[in-house]
Amino acid sequence: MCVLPSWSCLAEECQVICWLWRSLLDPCWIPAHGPAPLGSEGWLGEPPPRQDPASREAVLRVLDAGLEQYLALHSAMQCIPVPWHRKLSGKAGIDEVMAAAVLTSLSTSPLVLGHPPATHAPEPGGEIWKEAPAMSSSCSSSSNTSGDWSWDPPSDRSTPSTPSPPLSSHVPGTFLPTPLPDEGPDEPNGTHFIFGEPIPRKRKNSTKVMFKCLWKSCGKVLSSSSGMQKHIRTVHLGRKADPEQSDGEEDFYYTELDVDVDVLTDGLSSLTPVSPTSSVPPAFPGPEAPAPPLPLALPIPDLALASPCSPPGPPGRCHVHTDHAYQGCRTPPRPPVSPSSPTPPPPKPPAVPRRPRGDAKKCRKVYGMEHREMWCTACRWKKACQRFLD
DNA sequence: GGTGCCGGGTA
DNA sequence: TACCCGGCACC
Repeated sequence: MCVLPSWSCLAEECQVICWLWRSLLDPCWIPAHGPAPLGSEGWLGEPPPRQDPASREAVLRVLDAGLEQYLALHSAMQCIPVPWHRKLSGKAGIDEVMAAAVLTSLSTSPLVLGHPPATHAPEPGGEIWKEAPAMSSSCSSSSNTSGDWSWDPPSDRSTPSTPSPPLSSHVPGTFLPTPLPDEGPDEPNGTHFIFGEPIPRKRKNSTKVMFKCLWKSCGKVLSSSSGMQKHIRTVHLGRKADPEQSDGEEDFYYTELDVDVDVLTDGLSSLTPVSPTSSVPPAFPGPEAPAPPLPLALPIPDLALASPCSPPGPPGRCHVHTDHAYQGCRTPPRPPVSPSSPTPPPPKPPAVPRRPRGDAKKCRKVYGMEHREMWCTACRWKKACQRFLD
């Protein structure tokens, strides 16, 4: 409950906005009741004090207006992954000062915060935001305790800073996302807007290519092909993460998704925030949205021991159970890639060599056409004989 | 030409 | 998914 991702917008003004938007998005955050439910969950340090109850609509209006001003004044300033203290130590431009003033006035709005601005408006010393640098060293940091919005099990969180788009293209309420952990430094453009603006404001080129694991009961969605390959390699194939040890097989087990970020964010914004204790991220309302929330972490305890041919796995793997499993090692399924996909199509799977004809007599030869009912199913279907294997 | 079976269609 | 078949490669 009441948890939003720790947006990593590191400009102090943005942090204020984050607070404000958080209060909008968090059903518990503009309470007429009790203390802040999130006071200790690590959101940029101390939470702002409670304020008088205000309607969401009113707050929304104020915020929207304020953000418009903010963006107008502050278009040159970007939400860059500069640590908070560095940001403060630098010379703030006039835009920043004005933006800060706007935000300050915003934050002091009786509708928004019933608290003196000094409490959470930026301060030169950054004392209020002492904890900010911990997460500000990287916009990609998931150091929040307010819920892991990434799609991976906790792994290497030392993802380097990710350049951010300019604020001018940065829609209010859309904060720097938490990049997917699998996204390595080789993917500097991996920007994923996991949370969107509450106000409908369309963006251009909002399609984001994601990569979805096709492994049975996995469905993991990552933003980078390399990350997905690593995922498949390590988790499903039980191999080492070293890409040099890859034979390209993992290419078969993921597909690309064109995710409309607007749809995505709109969908997410309507979600109830997840509990900080929940390790399950919210469902990813991509093009395959009707599907239930994807299990993003495989429940297989010892994947390293899993044989590549062991279930669960995608169909087509080397696993012949019955007489009907005549297809043996077929080429794994590969859903069609959208022609609009900006990424080049993955390499074609190697052509399956036609199996050499064995010397063994098959059902047709053994039983003859007149006893076709005695053939194995595969032979009857003109498939590779399963009774008389070579 | 007979055989095996891949790829694709249909219900 | 089960079933069927066109068509191709191999013998």
